[in-house]
Amino acid sequence: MNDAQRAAVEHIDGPTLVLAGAGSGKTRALTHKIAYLVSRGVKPWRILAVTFTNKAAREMATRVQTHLNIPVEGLWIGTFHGICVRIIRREAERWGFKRDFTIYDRDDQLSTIKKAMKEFGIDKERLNPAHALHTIGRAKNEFTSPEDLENKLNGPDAKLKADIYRRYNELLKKAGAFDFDDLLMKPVEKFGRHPDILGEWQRRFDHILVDEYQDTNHTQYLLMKMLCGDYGHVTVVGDDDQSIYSWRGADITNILRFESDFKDAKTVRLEQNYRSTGTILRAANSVVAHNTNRMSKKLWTEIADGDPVEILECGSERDEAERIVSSLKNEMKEYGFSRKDFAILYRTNAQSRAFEDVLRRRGIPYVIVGGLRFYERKEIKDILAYLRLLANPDDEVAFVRAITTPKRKIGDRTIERVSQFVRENGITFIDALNRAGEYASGITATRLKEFSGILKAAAEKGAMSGIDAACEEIVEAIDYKAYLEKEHPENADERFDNVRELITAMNEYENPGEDDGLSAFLAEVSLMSDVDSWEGEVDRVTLMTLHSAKGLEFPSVFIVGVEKGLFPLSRAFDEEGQLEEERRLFYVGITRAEQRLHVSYAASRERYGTYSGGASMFIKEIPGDTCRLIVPEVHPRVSVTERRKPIRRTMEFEDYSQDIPDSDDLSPFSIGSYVSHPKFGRGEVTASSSSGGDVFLTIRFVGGMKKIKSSFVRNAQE
DNA sequence: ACCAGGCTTCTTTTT
DNA sequence: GAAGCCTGGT
Repeated sequence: MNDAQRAAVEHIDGPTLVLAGAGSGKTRALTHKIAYLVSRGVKPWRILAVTFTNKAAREMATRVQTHLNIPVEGLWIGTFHGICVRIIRREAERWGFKRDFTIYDRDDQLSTIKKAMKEFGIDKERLNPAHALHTIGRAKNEFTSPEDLENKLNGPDAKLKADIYRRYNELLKKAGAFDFDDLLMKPVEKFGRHPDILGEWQRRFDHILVDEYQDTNHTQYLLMKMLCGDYGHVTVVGDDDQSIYSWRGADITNILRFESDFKDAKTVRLEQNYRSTGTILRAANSVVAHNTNRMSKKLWTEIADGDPVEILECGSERDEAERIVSSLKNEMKEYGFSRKDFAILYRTNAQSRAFEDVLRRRGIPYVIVGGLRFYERKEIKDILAYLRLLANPDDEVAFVRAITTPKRKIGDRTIERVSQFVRENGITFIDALNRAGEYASGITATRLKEFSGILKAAAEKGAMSGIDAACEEIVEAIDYKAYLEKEHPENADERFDNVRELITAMNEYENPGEDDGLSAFLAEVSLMSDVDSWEGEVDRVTLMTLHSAKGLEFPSVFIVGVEKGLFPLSRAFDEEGQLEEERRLFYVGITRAEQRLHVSYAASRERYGTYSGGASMFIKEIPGDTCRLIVPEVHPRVSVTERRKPIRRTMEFEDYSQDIPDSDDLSPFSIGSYVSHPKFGRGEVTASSSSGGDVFLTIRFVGGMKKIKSSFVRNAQE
């Protein structure tokens, strides 16, 4: 360890802020610190370590163990959400929650909010449910109650939104469900109301460590502060330049004001990078230097310069995929890289498609991380609905899904009647099904009882032979295989394989003991992210979003689709600060690369039925002396056949020709060219950007760097 | 209760 | 452009 790392590790008597640049060994420092604490006599179960993903948690636990060379029992390590689930389970009784609560994912949330809106008679023309959900989620991340939200918004819809928020919460409560944000918010709320219980937890932890602190939201911040109490034995590690989750409530001010928040905080900067070549690091530093809102920090490395960043101009999305796969294959030969050494990173999940096609056609094994998560697949959610209902018979969303999948001739009216019966009698959905005779007649009652029979049989199976047996029972009873073949003949087999995989996962699931197996399994599965199950050791090319790539590193990285409109996304220009966040995301991507970095863009890309493309403004922020532009011999633009294909109507034809972007229209002054200015003299263009229709150039004059409107300078010869 | 076909929404990123 | 949602017909 270097001096700075050592300082961060050994400061254990007060708050520590570790400002850790990309690749500066922060995970290493954190792991060492935990080990150090244990070696100094701190009991492992009195240490709480918060990581950003479950995978990181697992890795850290393993590394601490290897480091100490003894088993470390009882360490509290996990994501904020995971830790909160544990806390809620333990305090369920005293806080008035049921232990077998359900965790609602986005789909479940959406159907709940739609129900709430329907009750208020608001149609979705007036208020988009997704937007309402966003507002509520945001509020919960900022620890804002419906009442506070109403005051805060004070627009025409303030009352309406607050009402929906309130009702939405009631519906969750009735269903015995928490959404992701509740997992964080409820503990903070309850701790605030029960100082005695909070005291117990404060005394429980001697030291708290938080990784990726720049991406914590206000509610997480409050929780952390509460648990620290007055002792302030806390270590936070983060990098303001890598804050990329503001859209999900991450509050960068948490890290910016740590020093004023915690008295006598010791700040340690880790600025030596052990990951990337000098050139890549220089490119990264220059790019992020375009941001104004940041703490001062300058990364350096002892690693040699290495190869220039390759900037690849491509014709179309397809062309981009082809070229990149070719250059990837080429690099395997030339540098001796294997498949697992490569990552293809993109801004949006939809971009994976073209690469998938090409990789598959050329027979190169790959893995896509993200996009549709395993547990979000329809077939998995269908089966899980039954299990959720068993674990928590108040879960309305699960009830509706289970009873309608597969179709069993029970319609909306009947479902509404069951719900009403549940409400009126304060009973569970399962109880209501068993008493079907009291509100439904004849054939309908028989059908309802049939459904409840399936659940009962599964519950008995589960009690006897485990959750996987219960699951199997359900799949058989509803003849899910037949259902898949009928509904999805094109990929029924694949889907059924997923169901089998689910059963296997249940079979392998080891119940940590204190919890009921089924609800513990369901909770874990809900909090699982896609990187969690990504195995970097398998020899495959990895494809993922830039967001998912945070914290990872690869010998060779391709950042693709660095185009106008796509990265930065055009909507980043709408809101203050969003552009800088996109730039940080680019910075995160660049700093994933150890040896080779490639950045590519297409001159024209079909998106959303229309066309966009051309080099992103970010391309010009990569200094000329760190990169090499690779333009295809035959300028690709768009070939004739490609132009024809999407055209159906004459109208579109006319529009289309105008849509072809000029890939180098940002400025007549290219990076690296020389210009002269009447006052500052001759200088080299190092970057250009545009805002408000004007093009600004960053120019290196003899006297220093200046940012100047392009109309004030003229071309100069070298 | 279910289906077909038209219409709108969508792609930002995720625990 | 595709997927999902809604509507009106059966």
